[in-house]
Amino acid sequence: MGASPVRDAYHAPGMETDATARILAAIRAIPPGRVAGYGEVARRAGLPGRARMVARLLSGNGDRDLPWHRVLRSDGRIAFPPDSPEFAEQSQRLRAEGVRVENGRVRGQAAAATLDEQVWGFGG
DNA sequence: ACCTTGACAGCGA
DNA sequence: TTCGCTGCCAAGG
Repeated sequence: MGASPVRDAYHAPGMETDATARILAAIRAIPPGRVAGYGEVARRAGLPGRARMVARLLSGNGDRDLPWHRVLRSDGRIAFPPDSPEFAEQSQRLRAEGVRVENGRVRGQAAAATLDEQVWGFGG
């Protein structure tokens, strides 16, 4: 066996890096009807400051089971252009879960996800 | 090794 | 609230 299991796993070809795996886990941890910001997901994954890494990961996802639609910008807005098909799909998926989406923006959760949300919400 | 990109975040005006 | 700029970090050319 390798002297460093962690390092071996990290080097395994075709396998996601530890960071990637944790980001995916953080996204899957968002319950239906709830949303989270990219930066928030990164923090929950133990990767503060890596919001863009989360975005990059999602841009090349392909995993249909991943609740990507629950990930929004820190201001509660959908990250896709308003005229894009992805924007429409994300809005629809969120509404299907009871999330109120107005003009591409989610109110009462992400942006304002406030202290109560962070402390007593799904992450805690 | 350098420069550009990107489903971003935070802050000031 | 919207707009603009700066900071960040990983990936790709």
